[in-house]
Amino acid sequence: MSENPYSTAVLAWYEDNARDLPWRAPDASPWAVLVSEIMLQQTPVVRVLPAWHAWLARWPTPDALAADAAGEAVRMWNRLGYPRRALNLHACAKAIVARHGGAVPTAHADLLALPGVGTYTAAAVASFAFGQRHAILDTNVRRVLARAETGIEYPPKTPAKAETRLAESLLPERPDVAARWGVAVMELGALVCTARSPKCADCPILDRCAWVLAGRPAYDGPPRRGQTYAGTDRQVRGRLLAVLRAAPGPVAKPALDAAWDEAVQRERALDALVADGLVDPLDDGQYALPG
DNA sequence: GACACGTGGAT
DNA sequence: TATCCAAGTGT
Repeated sequence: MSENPYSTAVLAWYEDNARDLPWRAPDASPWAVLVSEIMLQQTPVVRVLPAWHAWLARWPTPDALAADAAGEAVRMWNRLGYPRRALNLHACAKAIVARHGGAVPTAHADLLALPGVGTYTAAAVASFAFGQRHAILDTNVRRVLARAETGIEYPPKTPAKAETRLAESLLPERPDVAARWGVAVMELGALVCTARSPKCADCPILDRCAWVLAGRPAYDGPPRRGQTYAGTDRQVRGRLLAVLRAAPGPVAKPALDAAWDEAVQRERALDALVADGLVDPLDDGQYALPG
């Protein structure tokens, strides 16, 4: 069963410490898993939980969502962030109905072809929903491998080929074990091997961690620049979309103008929202969430 | 490959 | 208060 130096310890740790997340329940549908993965992109679990429950209560299947307007998805998305994910999920539902008879596809390539589904999400759904053998390489796993294998505190900003090869080399042979391994390493990164203040005392592979064995050297790579948010187009887009979400129907231009003082930036943000399909300019000059 | 893309809790 | 960070993707 120990197919890589860590698997036995990590799998045993997961057995005892895994969070009881609803999308991990045995009866969670592939659609429920896909919805969770899209929502979890760059978004903490605690904020996804209520949104996920509400979403699936309203749209328990791809057919249900595909039958509704895209704007309803954007409205339901509320303040989860990166609202184009709501559009992506709606487009996923449409594509799943059109191309796959309403069932979430099982093939990695078919998953990858869905809007908003990239390398990570396709692997995650194939693995977690369908028990297939795929390398899972999200921010948690990258951090665990950077520390345990490479001996550095943080992985490079953009994933390197070497990281993918490493993750694949550690993959257990049996698909069911590989799937379990993937979620277990992710959970280890989320709960123990955290970005700040890792709980090394609780780590099941502490005695094999290259970073710990090297004396936990401080990160010395290039500064990982954090993005300021106040005053950016992103903030303006958020303000504008919040006005649209709060309104029961189409909104007149002055209502949007009130959301941001600086006209040039406001118009640029609005144009971008329209270009992204998040806002629909009506013939009468009003604006609405997309039909 | 760098950058844009939301939001809010923790430190 | 400012910065960091959270199951990434598309361009």
